[in-house]
Amino acid sequence: MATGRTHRPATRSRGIPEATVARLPLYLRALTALSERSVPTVSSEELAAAAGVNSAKLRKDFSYLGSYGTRGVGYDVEYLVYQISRELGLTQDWPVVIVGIGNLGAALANYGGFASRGFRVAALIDADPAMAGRPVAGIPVQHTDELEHIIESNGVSIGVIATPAGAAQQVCDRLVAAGVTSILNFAPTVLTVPDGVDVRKVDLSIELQILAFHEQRKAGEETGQESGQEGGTPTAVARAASAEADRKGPDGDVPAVMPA
Amino acid sequence: MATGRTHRPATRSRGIPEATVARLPLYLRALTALSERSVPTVSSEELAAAAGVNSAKLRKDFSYLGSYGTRGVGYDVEYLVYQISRELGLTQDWPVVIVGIGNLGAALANYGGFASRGFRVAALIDADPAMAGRPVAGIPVQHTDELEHIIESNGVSIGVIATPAGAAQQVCDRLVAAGVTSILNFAPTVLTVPDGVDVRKVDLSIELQILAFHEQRKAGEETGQESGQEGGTPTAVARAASAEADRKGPDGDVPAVMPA
DNA sequence: CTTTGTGAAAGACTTCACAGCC
DNA sequence: GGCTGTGAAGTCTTTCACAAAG
Repeated sequence: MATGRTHRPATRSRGIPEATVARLPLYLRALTALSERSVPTVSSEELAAAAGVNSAKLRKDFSYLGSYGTRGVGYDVEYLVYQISRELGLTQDWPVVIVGIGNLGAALANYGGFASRGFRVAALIDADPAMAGRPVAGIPVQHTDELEHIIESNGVSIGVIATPAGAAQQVCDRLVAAGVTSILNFAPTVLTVPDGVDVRKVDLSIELQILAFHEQRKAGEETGQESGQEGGTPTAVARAASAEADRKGPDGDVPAVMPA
Repeated sequence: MATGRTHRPATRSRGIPEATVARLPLYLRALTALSERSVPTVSSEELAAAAGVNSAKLRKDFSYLGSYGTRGVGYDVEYLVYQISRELGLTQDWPVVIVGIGNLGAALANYGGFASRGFRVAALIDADPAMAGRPVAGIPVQHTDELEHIIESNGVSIGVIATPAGAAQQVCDRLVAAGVTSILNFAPTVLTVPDGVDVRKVDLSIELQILAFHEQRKAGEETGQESGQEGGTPTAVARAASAEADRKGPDGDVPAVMPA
């Protein structure tokens, strides 16, 4: 989905399905909670419930990692935590840079879950000279001019983009040129990257629209109305269609959360 | 994925695949940009490129909505904007409440894309009495005690949870009890909701872990090493495993962005 | 008797490739 | 000639259901 292409032609087997990879962090979180409560083992049924998936799926997922369970008993919590952590690459340190320290960037910098699990905020970068030097979450913000230098001297391979949409592609290009190969994009834009670079996006607006779709569907079902061709409300649509234009300032973008 | 269940047993046809629904907002964004530039028509090829998908997929997606294109020509931009907006339910106003006005909640409240496209921030809610009355993004924060009242009097059906993980389920329960049927969850927890309620989650930590997985894989490939059973670094893992425990304060949760 | 691990079946999504219409 | 719309093929994902292991 967000993964440009997994890798070259065909790597030797051991291919864990993308859908499974996306669930491993979920299992890991549930397992960590169990570990804290010193629970020694879990059944696929219990763990699945804690992670919000069904047990067959969980067992199939784990089968791609190997046979780490014991029939009739379940899985050893500590051991599974270890195996999943290793599989996800969390046994090493990942220095991360956050570019765009607006409301959202600051929120991300303060995010506790960031620091845990091997992710370390190596630097905060912003284009606003007024921000430079000011500490956010205890880390001094650095100017965009330093970007390449920071990436290279810290060996950063993961970058988080929290800039306005208008600046995202440009920032992305610089990150990639400097050596970043994985990007988490919060700006509402499609980023173009060369092969070999992974991009994942988080887009509030898209999530809300998906919810609205289902919400509308529920409402229609309730009153028994088929959402066929009822003519709609053109006026309302016209408003929606021009909404984007409205928030666009003279030079293309108005800051805000992701924006700004 | 995040959708508990789409609906009852089987609604009368017209079922747009979930994967397609998830891409409609993407197309809509690209189309809106074209509309602003007064581009009258687009081919599936051009629009697909702008949305970052391939053209066959886009055509198939549009085919679920109906036949809105013209062979040999392409799609009428304005008309498509209208049709997609209507399909997504963006022709009506969706009052939204944001619960948990920490760093992240404030960032969301300030998000411009929120206000556009029919979403309107009806209220900001926080459990901290000190926050009450203070305006964020021009909207005064209200205390959690008001939650039910706010939901009911504003007819809110979409709620955004940006509280610490520890408070999320409780807030969720109250939102649902008060009538909310769609939830966007930023807290790193699995929410349990009754049938008929949709939950979508946005989880920074999970996205980073997925990136780390691919990043690790790239590194291994590069040096030609098979990531088989190299023993790993148990020490590092032990650290990662207990990370969650470390950030947990005396009373269960420390504020920050999502966590807090 | 319990619970895993997994072939096989079912289902969802994507891509191909081309007939059909402009 | 150009481009959409779509069956059919291909791929990925989930679910079933049960043999095998403890």
